[in-house]
Amino acid sequence: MRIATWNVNSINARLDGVLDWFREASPDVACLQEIKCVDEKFPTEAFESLGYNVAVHGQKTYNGVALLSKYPMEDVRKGLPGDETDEQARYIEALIVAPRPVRVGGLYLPNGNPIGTDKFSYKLAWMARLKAHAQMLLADEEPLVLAGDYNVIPEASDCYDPAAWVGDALFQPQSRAAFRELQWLGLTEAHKQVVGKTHDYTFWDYQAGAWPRNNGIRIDHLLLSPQAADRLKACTIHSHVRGREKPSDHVPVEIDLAL
DNA sequence: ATGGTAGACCTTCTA
Repeated sequence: MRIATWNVNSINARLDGVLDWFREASPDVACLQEIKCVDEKFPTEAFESLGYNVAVHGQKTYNGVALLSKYPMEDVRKGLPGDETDEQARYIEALIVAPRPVRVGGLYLPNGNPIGTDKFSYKLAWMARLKAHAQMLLADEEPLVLAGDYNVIPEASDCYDPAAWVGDALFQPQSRAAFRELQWLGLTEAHKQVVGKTHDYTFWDYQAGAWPRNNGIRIDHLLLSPQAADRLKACTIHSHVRGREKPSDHVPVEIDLAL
C-alpha cells in the first residue's frame, strides 16, 4: 500500500498539476496540506472521478488539509485534540479500511516564524498536542502513519545551507527536539530508513532560484508506528514534480508498505 | 545586496 503526503500550496491554483501527478503515481492514500479553501470549494468530484474517497478539513485563505483514499475511510477526525479554541485547520485523520487497515493522520504543522513571537509559541504548543495525540494512538499498537508538512528540518544534512536557517523556526533546537520527542515515543521516520540518503529535499523556495540551485530543505515527513514500520518497503521523494509548470514549493513524498 | 516569489484577496498576511 502506497501512502503519500504533499503540501500543494492551494489545491485550486494547482489542480491540473496535482491531478497529473495522481494519474501517474496513483497512490492508495494521500494527505494534502495547504489546500487554502473551505470544504465546499475543494474539487472533490475531480478526485472521486480518479477513484478516491475524499475527506476535507478546510479553512478560508490559509491552511486546510485533506485525505484521499482508494479504500473506504472510517472514524474520520478533523482537528488536532488538546485545544478547543484552536481554529486553524491543520489535522485530519481516518482509519483506512484496506485488507490490513492503517490509521493515517495528515498534518500541517505551524511554520512558527518569526521566532520569539506567539507564532513560535503556537508551533511548540501544537507539537506538544501532537505528541500527546500520537501517544494515545500508539497505545492501540496498530499500523499508524502520521504524514505531512512538519515544518521541521531534523538535521543539518536535511538542508542545503544550514547556516542560512539558524535563525529560522524550522531549524530551532526546540523545534528539532520536539520532533525527536515524537520519535522517542516509538515512531520511525520513514526517510531515515532509506540507507545512505542525505541531502534529499522536499521543499524549494520560489525565491532566488532555489530549485535550479537545489537550495532545498527536507520538512515533509512520514512517521510510522512499529506495526507500520515493520512493513516499510520504500520511501520516495518525487522531486521532479518541482520542475513542472506552476509547481507547489513542496513535492510529494510517498511510502510503500508491504501488504 | 535585507532583495526575491506565490496565493488568497482588498491591502496585507502567510509562507
